[in-house]
Amino acid sequence: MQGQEHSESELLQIRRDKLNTMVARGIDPFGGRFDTTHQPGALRRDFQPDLEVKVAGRVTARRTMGKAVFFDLSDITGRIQCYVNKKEIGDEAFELLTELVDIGDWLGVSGKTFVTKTGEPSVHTETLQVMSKALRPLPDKWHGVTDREIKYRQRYLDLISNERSRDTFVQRSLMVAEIRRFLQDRGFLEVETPMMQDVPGGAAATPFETFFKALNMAMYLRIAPELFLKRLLVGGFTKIFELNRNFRNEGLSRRHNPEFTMLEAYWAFSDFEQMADLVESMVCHLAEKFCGGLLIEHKDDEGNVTRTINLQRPWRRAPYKELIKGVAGEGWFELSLEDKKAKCAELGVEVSAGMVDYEVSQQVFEKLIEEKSFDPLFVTHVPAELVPLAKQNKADGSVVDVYELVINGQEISPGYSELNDPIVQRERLEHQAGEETQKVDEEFLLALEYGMPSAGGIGIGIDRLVMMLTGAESIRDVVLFPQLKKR
RNA sequence: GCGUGGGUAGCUCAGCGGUAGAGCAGUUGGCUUUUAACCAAUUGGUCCUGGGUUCGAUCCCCAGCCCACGCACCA
Repeated sequence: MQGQEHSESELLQIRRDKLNTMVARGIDPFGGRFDTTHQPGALRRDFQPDLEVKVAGRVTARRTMGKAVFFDLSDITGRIQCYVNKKEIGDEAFELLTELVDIGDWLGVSGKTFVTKTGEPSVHTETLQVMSKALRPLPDKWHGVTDREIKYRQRYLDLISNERSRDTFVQRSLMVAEIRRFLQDRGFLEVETPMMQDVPGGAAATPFETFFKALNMAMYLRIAPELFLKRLLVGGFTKIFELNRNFRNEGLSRRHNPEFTMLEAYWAFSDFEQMADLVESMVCHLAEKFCGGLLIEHKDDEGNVTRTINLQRPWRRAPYKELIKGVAGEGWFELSLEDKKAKCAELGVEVSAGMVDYEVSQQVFEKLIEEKSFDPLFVTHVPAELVPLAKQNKADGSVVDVYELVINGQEISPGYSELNDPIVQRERLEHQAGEETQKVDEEFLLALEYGMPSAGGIGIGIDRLVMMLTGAESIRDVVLFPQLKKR
Protein backbone atom coordinates (compact mmCIF):
# COMPACT_ATOMS: atom_id res chain seq x y z
CA MET A 1 0.00 0.00 0.00
CA GLN A 2 1.09 3.53 -0.64
CA GLY A 3 1.72 6.00 2.14
CA GLN A 4 -1.13 8.11 3.36
CA GLU A 5 0.81 11.38 3.56
CA HIS A 6 -0.22 12.21 -0.01
CA SER A 7 -3.81 13.28 -0.36
CA GLU A 8 -5.91 10.77 -2.27
CA SER A 9 -6.43 11.60 -5.86
CA GLU A 10 -9.73 13.16 -6.69
CA LEU A 11 -11.12 10.05 -8.36
CA LEU A 12 -10.48 7.94 -5.30
CA GLN A 13 -11.78 10.56 -2.91
CA ILE A 14 -15.07 10.87 -4.77
CA ARG A 15 -15.64 7.14 -4.53
CA ARG A 16 -14.81 7.13 -0.83
CA ASP A 17 -17.27 9.94 -0.30
CA LYS A 18 -19.96 7.90 -2.03
CA LEU A 19 -19.09 4.94 0.16
CA ASN A 20 -19.49 7.08 3.27
CA THR A 21 -22.80 8.43 2.04
CA MET A 22 -24.07 4.89 1.56
CA VAL A 23 -23.09 3.98 5.10
CA ALA A 24 -24.75 7.15 6.41
CA ARG A 25 -27.95 6.12 4.66
CA GLY A 26 -27.87 2.67 6.20
CA ILE A 27 -26.84 0.90 3.01
CA ASP A 28 -24.22 -1.83 3.41
CA PRO A 29 -21.71 -1.08 0.61
CA PHE A 30 -20.22 -4.56 0.75
CA GLY A 31 -23.31 -6.69 0.49
CA GLY A 32 -23.92 -10.19 1.72
CA ARG A 33 -25.77 -13.19 0.47
CA PHE A 34 -27.83 -12.71 -2.66
CA ASP A 35 -29.45 -15.83 -4.11
CA THR A 36 -29.12 -15.42 -7.84
CA THR A 37 -31.19 -17.37 -10.34
CA HIS A 38 -28.85 -16.74 -13.27
CA GLN A 39 -25.38 -15.55 -14.13
CA PRO A 40 -25.36 -12.49 -16.40
CA GLY A 41 -23.93 -14.13 -19.51
CA ALA A 42 -26.00 -17.28 -19.13
CA LEU A 43 -29.18 -15.24 -18.76
CA ARG A 44 -28.44 -13.31 -21.94
CA ARG A 45 -27.50 -16.42 -23.96
CA ASP A 46 -30.56 -18.47 -22.94
CA PHE A 47 -32.87 -15.51 -22.72
CA GLN A 48 -36.59 -15.86 -22.06
CA PRO A 49 -38.87 -12.86 -21.55
CA ASP A 50 -41.30 -12.43 -18.61
CA LEU A 51 -39.17 -14.35 -16.17
CA GLU A 52 -38.64 -13.25 -12.56
CA VAL A 53 -34.85 -13.32 -12.11
CA LYS A 54 -32.14 -12.34 -9.69
CA VAL A 55 -28.74 -11.57 -11.19
CA ALA A 56 -25.60 -10.09 -9.78
CA GLY A 57 -22.56 -8.69 -11.47
CA ARG A 58 -20.20 -5.80 -11.84
CA VAL A 59 -21.57 -2.59 -13.36
CA THR A 60 -19.49 -2.26 -16.54
CA ALA A 61 -21.52 0.39 -18.36
CA ARG A 62 -24.23 2.88 -17.50
CA ARG A 63 -26.39 4.97 -19.79
CA THR A 64 -28.48 7.52 -17.92
CA MET A 65 -31.35 9.16 -19.79
CA GLY A 66 -32.98 11.50 -17.36
CA LYS A 67 -35.49 9.45 -15.47
CA ALA A 68 -34.47 6.12 -16.92
CA VAL A 69 -31.17 4.28 -16.69
CA PHE A 70 -29.65 1.36 -18.53
CA PHE A 71 -26.68 -0.43 -17.07
CA ASP A 72 -24.78 -3.63 -17.78
CA LEU A 73 -24.00 -6.24 -15.16
CA SER A 74 -21.03 -8.45 -16.06
CA ASP A 75 -18.98 -11.33 -14.80
CA ILE A 76 -16.80 -13.97 -16.42
CA THR A 77 -19.87 -15.48 -18.13
CA GLY A 78 -20.74 -12.27 -20.00
CA ARG A 79 -23.14 -9.39 -19.51
CA ILE A 80 -26.82 -8.61 -19.19
CA GLN A 81 -28.49 -5.22 -19.50
CA CYS A 82 -30.72 -3.90 -16.74
CA TYR A 83 -33.30 -1.15 -17.08
CA VAL A 84 -34.42 1.16 -14.29
CA ASN A 85 -37.35 3.57 -14.33
CA LYS A 86 -37.37 6.27 -11.68
CA LYS A 87 -41.16 6.25 -11.17
CA GLU A 88 -41.26 2.49 -10.74
CA ILE A 89 -38.28 1.97 -8.47
CA GLY A 90 -38.70 5.08 -6.31
CA ASP A 91 -36.50 8.11 -5.68
CA GLU A 92 -34.30 6.50 -3.07
CA ALA A 93 -33.19 3.53 -5.13
CA PHE A 94 -32.90 5.69 -8.23
CA GLU A 95 -30.58 8.10 -6.45
CA LEU A 96 -28.53 5.22 -5.12
CA LEU A 97 -28.01 3.99 -8.66
CA THR A 98 -27.33 7.34 -10.30
CA GLU A 99 -25.43 9.14 -7.56
CA LEU A 100 -23.75 6.58 -5.32
CA VAL A 101 -23.15 3.61 -7.57
CA ASP A 102 -20.20 3.82 -9.97
CA ILE A 103 -19.07 1.78 -12.91
CA GLY A 104 -17.06 -0.97 -11.28
CA ASP A 105 -19.40 -1.61 -8.34
CA TRP A 106 -21.03 -5.00 -7.89
CA LEU A 107 -24.83 -5.03 -7.78
CA GLY A 108 -27.53 -7.60 -7.18
CA VAL A 109 -30.71 -6.97 -9.13
CA SER A 110 -34.13 -8.57 -9.10
CA GLY A 111 -36.74 -8.01 -11.75
CA LYS A 112 -38.56 -9.36 -14.75
CA THR A 113 -36.89 -10.05 -18.08
CA PHE A 114 -38.01 -8.24 -21.21
CA VAL A 115 -36.72 -7.18 -24.61
CA THR A 116 -36.21 -3.49 -25.35
CA LYS A 117 -37.38 -1.97 -28.58
CA THR A 118 -33.85 -2.15 -29.93
CA GLY A 119 -33.95 -5.88 -29.29
CA GLU A 120 -31.66 -6.05 -26.26
CA PRO A 121 -32.45 -8.76 -23.70
CA SER A 122 -32.84 -6.91 -20.42
CA VAL A 123 -33.95 -7.09 -16.82
CA HIS A 124 -36.66 -4.65 -15.74
CA THR A 125 -35.20 -3.80 -12.35
CA GLU A 126 -37.42 -4.00 -9.26
CA THR A 127 -34.86 -4.06 -6.47
CA LEU A 128 -31.16 -3.16 -6.21
CA GLN A 129 -28.59 -4.33 -3.71
CA VAL A 130 -24.98 -3.19 -3.51
CA MET A 131 -22.69 -6.22 -3.33
CA SER A 132 -19.45 -4.26 -3.30
CA LYS A 133 -18.36 -0.68 -3.74
CA ALA A 134 -15.31 -0.27 -5.97
CA LEU A 135 -12.96 2.41 -4.70
CA ARG A 136 -10.93 2.58 -7.89
CA PRO A 137 -12.02 3.27 -11.46
CA LEU A 138 -12.03 0.59 -14.16
CA PRO A 139 -9.84 0.61 -17.28
CA ASP A 140 -11.02 2.17 -20.54
CA LYS A 141 -14.40 0.73 -21.47
CA TRP A 142 -13.57 0.43 -25.14
CA HIS A 143 -9.86 -0.42 -25.38
CA GLY A 144 -9.59 -2.27 -22.10
CA VAL A 145 -6.17 -2.83 -20.60
CA THR A 146 -3.44 -3.25 -23.20
CA ASP A 147 -0.40 -2.54 -21.06
CA ARG A 148 1.21 -5.99 -20.72
CA GLU A 149 2.46 -5.26 -17.26
CA ILE A 150 -1.00 -4.36 -15.97
CA LYS A 151 -2.56 -7.33 -17.76
CA TYR A 152 -0.22 -9.72 -15.97
CA ARG A 153 0.23 -8.08 -12.59
CA GLN A 154 -3.42 -7.14 -12.22
CA ARG A 155 -5.03 -9.94 -14.20
CA TYR A 156 -8.41 -9.08 -12.74
CA LEU A 157 -8.38 -5.81 -14.69
CA ASP A 158 -7.55 -7.71 -17.87
CA LEU A 159 -10.41 -10.15 -17.20
CA ILE A 160 -12.85 -7.33 -16.47
CA SER A 161 -11.99 -5.38 -19.59
CA ASN A 162 -10.85 -7.85 -22.28
CA GLU A 163 -13.24 -10.38 -23.72
CA ARG A 164 -10.49 -12.31 -25.44
CA SER A 165 -8.69 -12.89 -22.15
CA ARG A 166 -11.92 -14.00 -20.50
CA ASP A 167 -12.56 -16.46 -23.33
CA THR A 168 -9.05 -17.86 -23.21
CA PHE A 169 -9.12 -18.60 -19.50
CA VAL A 170 -12.63 -20.02 -19.54
CA GLN A 171 -11.59 -22.24 -22.45
CA ARG A 172 -8.51 -23.35 -20.58
CA SER A 173 -10.55 -24.35 -17.57
CA LEU A 174 -13.00 -26.33 -19.72
CA MET A 175 -10.16 -27.97 -21.64
CA VAL A 176 -8.44 -29.13 -18.47
CA ALA A 177 -11.73 -30.54 -17.19
CA GLU A 178 -12.22 -32.32 -20.51
CA ILE A 179 -8.73 -33.82 -20.41
CA ARG A 180 -9.46 -35.25 -16.99
CA ARG A 181 -12.77 -36.65 -18.21
CA PHE A 182 -11.14 -38.11 -21.33
CA LEU A 183 -8.59 -40.02 -19.27
CA GLN A 184 -11.02 -41.06 -16.58
CA ASP A 185 -13.36 -42.40 -19.27
CA ARG A 186 -10.50 -44.64 -20.40
CA GLY A 187 -9.84 -46.01 -16.95
CA PHE A 188 -7.02 -43.74 -15.79
CA LEU A 189 -7.00 -42.74 -12.14
CA GLU A 190 -5.80 -39.29 -11.14
CA VAL A 191 -3.16 -39.29 -8.41
CA GLU A 192 -1.15 -36.67 -6.54
CA THR A 193 2.54 -37.12 -5.86
CA PRO A 194 5.00 -34.86 -4.03
CA MET A 195 5.82 -31.43 -5.33
CA MET A 196 8.47 -31.11 -2.62
CA GLN A 197 11.14 -33.65 -3.34
CA ASP A 198 14.37 -34.74 -1.74
CA VAL A 199 15.95 -35.54 -5.12
CA PRO A 200 14.52 -33.60 -8.03
CA GLY A 201 14.31 -36.10 -10.87
CA GLY A 202 12.48 -37.05 -14.04
CA ALA A 203 13.95 -34.22 -16.10
CA ALA A 204 17.24 -32.34 -16.42
CA ALA A 205 16.26 -28.85 -15.36
CA THR A 206 17.62 -26.72 -12.55
CA PRO A 207 15.25 -26.97 -9.58
CA PHE A 208 14.04 -24.37 -7.11
CA GLU A 209 15.49 -25.10 -3.71
CA THR A 210 13.72 -24.67 -0.41
CA PHE A 211 14.29 -25.72 3.16
CA PHE A 212 12.18 -27.90 5.42
CA LYS A 213 12.78 -26.78 9.01
CA ALA A 214 11.09 -29.69 10.81
CA LEU A 215 13.37 -32.24 9.17
CA ASN A 216 16.32 -29.87 8.87
CA MET A 217 16.82 -30.70 5.22
CA ALA A 218 17.02 -29.06 1.83
CA MET A 219 14.15 -29.86 -0.50
CA TYR A 220 13.36 -29.09 -4.09
CA LEU A 221 10.22 -28.17 -5.93
CA ARG A 222 9.65 -30.92 -8.44
CA ILE A 223 10.80 -30.54 -12.01
CA ALA A 224 8.65 -33.56 -12.96
CA PRO A 225 6.43 -36.11 -11.21
CA GLU A 226 7.74 -38.99 -13.30
CA LEU A 227 9.79 -40.91 -10.74
CA PHE A 228 6.93 -40.97 -8.25
CA LEU A 229 4.34 -41.99 -10.81
CA LYS A 230 6.58 -44.90 -11.75
CA ARG A 231 6.69 -45.96 -8.09
CA LEU A 232 2.92 -46.17 -8.36
CA LEU A 233 3.23 -48.44 -11.40
CA VAL A 234 5.35 -50.67 -9.16
CA GLY A 235 2.56 -50.45 -6.59
CA GLY A 236 0.00 -51.73 -9.05
CA PHE A 237 -1.64 -48.57 -10.28
CA THR A 238 -1.58 -49.63 -13.92
CA LYS A 239 -3.37 -46.64 -15.46
CA ILE A 240 -2.68 -43.31 -13.79
CA PHE A 241 -2.24 -39.65 -14.51
CA GLU A 242 -1.27 -36.50 -12.67
CA LEU A 243 -2.16 -33.05 -13.95
CA ASN A 244 -0.48 -30.35 -11.97
CA ARG A 245 2.41 -27.94 -11.66
CA ASN A 246 6.11 -28.44 -12.35
CA PHE A 247 8.77 -25.90 -11.43
CA ARG A 248 11.94 -25.25 -13.36
CA ASN A 249 14.51 -22.66 -12.39
CA GLU A 250 15.22 -21.41 -15.89
CA GLY A 251 14.80 -18.36 -18.05
CA LEU A 252 11.49 -16.73 -18.85
CA SER A 253 10.34 -16.53 -22.42
CA ARG A 254 7.29 -16.49 -24.60
CA ARG A 255 7.24 -20.29 -24.23
CA HIS A 256 8.54 -20.71 -20.68
CA ASN A 257 7.08 -19.92 -17.30
CA PRO A 258 9.00 -21.23 -14.28
CA GLU A 259 5.90 -22.97 -12.99
CA PHE A 260 3.92 -24.69 -15.68
CA THR A 261 1.22 -27.30 -15.85
CA MET A 262 2.12 -30.78 -16.95
CA LEU A 263 0.01 -33.82 -17.59
CA GLU A 264 1.82 -37.10 -17.13
CA ALA A 265 0.03 -40.40 -17.78
CA TYR A 266 1.27 -43.96 -17.49
CA TRP A 267 -0.33 -47.04 -18.98
CA ALA A 268 1.09 -50.39 -17.97
CA PHE A 269 1.70 -52.94 -20.72
CA SER A 270 1.49 -50.22 -23.35
CA ASP A 271 4.25 -48.63 -25.42
CA PHE A 272 5.12 -45.28 -26.98
CA GLU A 273 3.20 -45.96 -30.17
CA GLN A 274 -0.02 -46.65 -28.34
CA MET A 275 0.61 -43.53 -26.24
CA ALA A 276 1.02 -41.57 -29.47
CA ASP A 277 -2.40 -42.82 -30.57
CA LEU A 278 -3.83 -41.77 -27.21
CA VAL A 279 -2.41 -38.24 -27.46
CA GLU A 280 -3.53 -37.92 -31.05
CA SER A 281 -7.08 -38.85 -30.20
CA MET A 282 -7.12 -36.66 -27.09
CA VAL A 283 -5.92 -33.53 -28.88
CA CYS A 284 -8.33 -34.11 -31.77
CA HIS A 285 -11.15 -34.62 -29.29
CA LEU A 286 -10.32 -31.28 -27.64
CA ALA A 287 -10.07 -29.49 -30.98
CA GLU A 288 -13.43 -30.81 -32.12
CA LYS A 289 -15.07 -29.92 -28.84
CA PHE A 290 -13.56 -26.46 -28.35
CA CYS A 291 -12.37 -25.25 -31.74
CA GLY A 292 -15.18 -26.53 -33.94
CA GLY A 293 -12.98 -28.91 -35.92
CA LEU A 294 -9.47 -30.01 -36.74
CA LEU A 295 -8.36 -26.84 -38.51
CA ILE A 296 -7.14 -24.45 -35.83
CA GLU A 297 -6.97 -20.83 -36.92
CA HIS A 298 -4.77 -18.41 -35.03
CA LYS A 299 -5.84 -14.80 -35.36
CA ASP A 300 -4.32 -11.44 -34.51
CA ASP A 301 -6.18 -8.72 -32.65
CA GLU A 302 -7.80 -7.50 -35.86
CA GLY A 303 -9.16 -10.97 -36.54
CA ASN A 304 -6.87 -11.78 -39.46
CA VAL A 305 -5.83 -15.41 -39.66
CA THR A 306 -2.09 -15.59 -39.00
CA ARG A 307 -1.66 -19.36 -38.97
CA THR A 308 -3.71 -22.46 -39.61
CA ILE A 309 -2.83 -25.73 -37.92
CA ASN A 310 -4.16 -28.88 -39.51
CA LEU A 311 -4.81 -31.61 -36.94
CA GLN A 312 -6.37 -34.07 -39.39
CA ARG A 313 -5.32 -37.63 -38.71
CA PRO A 314 -3.15 -39.57 -39.15
CA TRP A 315 -0.40 -37.32 -37.86
CA ARG A 316 2.98 -37.57 -39.51
CA ARG A 317 5.52 -39.81 -37.78
CA ALA A 318 9.19 -39.59 -38.77
CA PRO A 319 12.52 -40.74 -37.32
CA TYR A 320 14.73 -38.06 -35.77
CA LYS A 321 17.75 -38.82 -37.94
CA GLU A 322 15.75 -38.84 -41.18
CA LEU A 323 14.35 -35.41 -40.35
CA ILE A 324 17.81 -34.02 -39.70
CA LYS A 325 19.20 -35.53 -42.88
CA GLY A 326 16.32 -33.91 -44.69
CA VAL A 327 17.48 -30.43 -43.71
CA ALA A 328 21.25 -30.94 -43.23
CA GLY A 329 22.08 -33.48 -45.92
CA GLU A 330 22.24 -37.27 -46.25
CA GLY A 331 25.81 -37.37 -45.00
CA TRP A 332 25.19 -35.35 -41.82
CA PHE A 333 25.81 -38.12 -39.32
CA GLU A 334 29.06 -39.14 -41.01
CA LEU A 335 30.51 -35.62 -40.59
CA SER A 336 33.05 -34.90 -37.88
CA LEU A 337 32.05 -32.54 -35.07
CA GLU A 338 34.01 -29.73 -36.72
CA ASP A 339 32.36 -30.32 -40.10
CA LYS A 340 28.95 -30.40 -38.44
CA LYS A 341 29.61 -27.03 -36.86
CA ALA A 342 30.81 -25.64 -40.18
CA LYS A 343 27.65 -26.92 -41.80
CA CYS A 344 25.61 -25.22 -39.08
CA ALA A 345 27.18 -21.89 -39.93
CA GLU A 346 26.18 -22.53 -43.55
CA LEU A 347 22.63 -23.35 -42.48
CA GLY A 348 22.36 -20.33 -40.20
CA VAL A 349 22.13 -22.41 -37.04
CA GLU A 350 24.02 -20.96 -34.10
CA VAL A 351 26.04 -23.41 -32.03
CA SER A 352 28.11 -22.72 -28.97
CA ALA A 353 31.73 -23.77 -28.59
CA GLY A 354 31.25 -26.42 -25.91
CA MET A 355 28.57 -28.42 -27.71
CA VAL A 356 29.27 -32.08 -28.25
CA ASP A 357 28.20 -34.07 -31.27
CA TYR A 358 24.65 -34.99 -30.34
CA GLU A 359 24.00 -31.48 -29.03
CA VAL A 360 24.90 -29.98 -32.38
CA SER A 361 22.46 -32.33 -34.09
CA GLN A 362 19.85 -31.44 -31.50
CA GLN A 363 20.41 -27.76 -32.23
CA VAL A 364 19.79 -28.40 -35.93
CA PHE A 365 16.65 -30.27 -34.98
CA GLU A 366 15.34 -27.47 -32.77
CA LYS A 367 16.05 -24.60 -35.14
CA LEU A 368 15.28 -26.15 -38.51
CA ILE A 369 12.61 -28.72 -37.69
CA GLU A 370 10.89 -28.09 -34.37
CA GLU A 371 10.48 -24.33 -34.73
CA LYS A 372 9.21 -24.73 -38.29
CA SER A 373 6.73 -27.56 -37.70
CA PHE A 374 3.23 -26.29 -37.11
CA ASP A 375 1.11 -29.26 -38.13
CA PRO A 376 1.55 -32.22 -35.78
CA LEU A 377 4.76 -34.21 -36.15
CA PHE A 378 5.72 -37.23 -34.08
CA VAL A 379 9.50 -37.42 -34.02
CA THR A 380 10.59 -40.99 -33.30
CA HIS A 381 13.86 -42.90 -32.80
CA VAL A 382 15.42 -40.12 -30.74
CA PRO A 383 19.10 -40.51 -29.67
CA ALA A 384 19.38 -42.29 -26.35
CA GLU A 385 21.56 -39.55 -24.87
CA LEU A 386 18.59 -37.20 -24.90
CA VAL A 387 16.25 -39.50 -23.00
CA PRO A 388 17.65 -41.54 -20.10
CA LEU A 389 14.29 -42.80 -18.84
CA ALA A 390 13.07 -44.58 -21.98
CA LYS A 391 13.66 -48.06 -23.38
CA GLN A 392 16.38 -48.48 -25.93
CA ASN A 393 15.30 -49.66 -29.35
CA LYS A 394 15.82 -53.41 -29.82
CA ALA A 395 17.23 -53.08 -33.33
CA ASP A 396 19.31 -49.94 -32.75
CA GLY A 397 20.53 -49.37 -29.21
CA SER A 398 21.66 -45.83 -29.99
CA VAL A 399 18.06 -44.65 -30.13
CA VAL A 400 15.15 -44.99 -27.75
CA ASP A 401 11.53 -45.98 -28.25
CA VAL A 402 9.96 -42.59 -27.83
CA TYR A 403 8.12 -39.93 -29.69
CA GLU A 404 8.46 -36.20 -29.31
CA LEU A 405 5.30 -34.50 -30.52
CA VAL A 406 5.82 -31.10 -32.11
CA ILE A 407 2.88 -28.83 -32.95
CA ASN A 408 2.81 -25.07 -33.45
CA GLY A 409 6.60 -24.92 -33.54
CA GLN A 410 6.94 -26.21 -29.99
CA GLU A 411 7.41 -29.49 -28.23
CA ILE A 412 3.98 -30.27 -26.87
CA SER A 413 4.35 -33.83 -25.67
CA PRO A 414 6.92 -36.56 -25.24
CA GLY A 415 5.90 -40.22 -25.03
CA TYR A 416 8.04 -43.16 -24.02
CA SER A 417 8.20 -46.86 -23.84
CA GLU A 418 9.30 -46.60 -20.25
CA LEU A 419 12.57 -48.13 -19.19
CA ASN A 420 11.76 -50.68 -16.48
CA ASP A 421 15.02 -52.65 -16.29
CA PRO A 422 16.49 -51.52 -12.93
CA ILE A 423 20.03 -52.45 -13.88
CA VAL A 424 20.04 -50.53 -17.15
CA GLN A 425 18.18 -47.65 -15.50
CA ARG A 426 20.85 -47.38 -12.83
CA GLU A 427 23.61 -47.29 -15.45
CA ARG A 428 21.90 -44.61 -17.47
CA LEU A 429 21.10 -42.40 -14.48
CA GLU A 430 24.59 -42.74 -13.04
CA HIS A 431 26.08 -41.93 -16.43
CA GLN A 432 23.90 -38.83 -16.61
CA ALA A 433 24.55 -37.90 -12.99
CA GLY A 434 28.29 -38.07 -13.65
CA GLU A 435 27.94 -35.61 -16.52
CA GLU A 436 25.73 -33.09 -14.84
CA THR A 437 26.59 -33.57 -11.16
CA GLN A 438 23.08 -34.68 -10.33
CA LYS A 439 22.03 -36.93 -7.53
CA VAL A 440 20.57 -40.31 -8.39
CA ASP A 441 17.21 -41.04 -6.84
CA GLU A 442 18.06 -44.25 -4.98
CA GLU A 443 14.52 -44.66 -3.71
CA PHE A 444 13.32 -44.75 -7.30
CA LEU A 445 15.89 -47.34 -8.27
CA LEU A 446 14.94 -49.38 -5.20
CA ALA A 447 11.33 -49.36 -6.33
CA LEU A 448 12.27 -50.52 -9.82
CA GLU A 449 14.01 -53.54 -8.33
CA TYR A 450 10.62 -54.71 -7.04
CA GLY A 451 9.41 -54.76 -10.64
CA MET A 452 7.83 -51.98 -12.63
CA PRO A 453 5.53 -53.31 -15.33
CA SER A 454 6.47 -52.38 -18.86
CA ALA A 455 4.50 -49.28 -19.69
CA GLY A 456 3.94 -46.41 -22.01
CA GLY A 457 4.12 -42.89 -20.58
CA ILE A 458 3.36 -39.43 -21.82
CA GLY A 459 3.82 -35.87 -20.76
CA ILE A 460 1.75 -33.05 -22.18
CA GLY A 461 2.61 -29.43 -21.57
CA ILE A 462 -0.86 -28.10 -20.85
CA ASP A 463 0.08 -24.44 -21.24
CA ARG A 464 1.52 -25.01 -24.70
CA LEU A 465 -1.41 -27.19 -25.67
CA VAL A 466 -3.79 -24.41 -24.66
CA MET A 467 -1.66 -21.91 -26.59
CA MET A 468 -1.97 -24.06 -29.69
CA LEU A 469 -5.73 -24.52 -29.33
CA THR A 470 -6.55 -20.89 -28.44
CA GLY A 471 -4.00 -19.18 -30.67
CA ALA A 472 -2.24 -17.44 -27.79
CA GLU A 473 1.18 -16.15 -28.82
CA SER A 474 2.69 -16.11 -25.36
CA ILE A 475 2.51 -18.56 -22.47
CA ARG A 476 1.69 -15.50 -20.35
CA ASP A 477 -1.61 -15.27 -22.16
CA VAL A 478 -2.68 -18.72 -20.96
CA VAL A 479 -1.28 -18.57 -17.41
CA LEU A 480 -3.47 -16.44 -15.14
CA PHE A 481 -0.62 -15.05 -13.09
CA PRO A 482 2.63 -15.42 -15.01
CA GLN A 483 5.86 -14.91 -13.14
CA LEU A 484 7.19 -11.35 -13.33
CA LYS A 485 10.01 -9.57 -11.65
CA LYS A 486 9.11 -7.95 -8.35
CA ARG A 487 8.05 -4.38 -8.87
C1' G B 1 23.25 -12.20 -18.91
C1' C B 2 23.29 -9.43 -24.03
C1' G B 3 20.68 -6.51 -27.85
C1' U B 4 16.43 -3.61 -29.61
C1' G B 5 11.97 -0.99 -28.45
C1' G B 6 8.86 1.11 -24.67
C1' G B 7 7.35 3.76 -19.70
C1' U B 8 3.24 10.92 -20.50
C1' A B 9 -4.00 11.92 -16.66
C1' G B 10 -7.63 6.18 -13.65
C1' C B 11 -7.46 3.69 -18.93
C1' U B 12 -6.11 4.11 -24.44
C1' C B 13 -2.75 7.22 -26.80
C1' A B 14 -0.52 11.95 -29.22
C1' G B 15 3.38 15.46 -28.50
C1' C B 16 8.07 18.03 -27.85
C1' G B 17 14.78 22.02 -25.86
C1' G B 18 10.52 27.22 -23.95
C1' U B 19 7.41 24.33 -18.67
C1' A B 20 1.69 19.26 -21.37
C1' G B 21 -2.77 17.55 -25.10
C1' A B 22 -7.06 14.29 -27.12
C1' G B 23 -10.74 10.32 -26.47
C1' C B 24 -12.96 7.43 -22.66
C1' A B 25 -13.79 7.44 -17.32
C1' G B 26 -14.90 11.35 -13.43
C1' U B 27 -17.62 16.06 -11.97
C1' U B 28 -21.93 19.71 -13.10
C1' G B 29 -26.44 20.60 -15.97
C1' G B 30 -30.18 18.52 -19.64
C1' C B 31 -32.75 14.15 -21.42
C1' U B 32 -38.26 8.04 -19.51
C1' U B 33 -36.17 2.13 -24.37
C1' U B 34 -30.36 3.40 -24.56
C1' U B 35 -26.10 0.28 -25.75
C1' A B 36 -18.67 3.09 -27.50
C1' A B 37 -26.18 6.61 -25.79
C1' C B 38 -26.45 11.82 -26.88
C1' C B 39 -25.92 17.50 -25.99
C1' A B 40 -23.31 21.43 -23.10
C1' A B 41 -19.64 22.79 -19.57
C1' U B 42 -15.58 21.12 -16.59
C1' U B 43 -11.76 18.73 -13.02
C1' G B 44 -7.56 15.84 -13.36
C1' G B 45 -0.12 15.25 -14.33
C1' U B 46 6.35 13.02 -9.78
C1' C B 47 5.79 13.26 -18.41
C1' C B 48 9.35 5.83 -14.44
C1' U B 49 13.68 7.26 -10.85
C1' G B 50 18.49 9.69 -9.93
C1' G B 51 22.40 12.46 -11.89
C1' G B 52 24.46 15.57 -16.01
C1' U B 53 24.40 19.24 -20.21
C1' U B 54 21.62 23.90 -20.84
C1' C B 55 19.41 30.46 -19.40
C1' G B 56 15.68 26.57 -19.48
C1' A B 57 14.88 19.20 -19.83
C1' U B 58 9.01 15.34 -20.28
C1' C B 59 12.31 15.88 -24.67
C1' C B 60 19.42 15.57 -25.32
C1' C B 61 23.47 12.54 -22.47
C1' C B 62 24.78 8.87 -18.41
C1' A B 63 23.20 5.36 -14.72
C1' G B 64 19.26 2.62 -12.58
C1' C B 65 14.19 0.33 -12.26
C1' C B 66 10.07 -2.22 -14.71
C1' C B 67 7.69 -4.25 -19.29
C1' A B 68 7.80 -6.34 -24.33
C1' C B 69 10.39 -8.73 -28.31
C1' G B 70 14.75 -11.37 -29.92
C1' C B 71 19.28 -13.94 -28.50
C1' A B 72 21.63 -16.93 -24.76
C1' C B 73 20.00 -20.59 -21.12
C1' C B 74 16.34 -24.64 -21.17
C1' A B 75 15.05 -33.19 -21.70
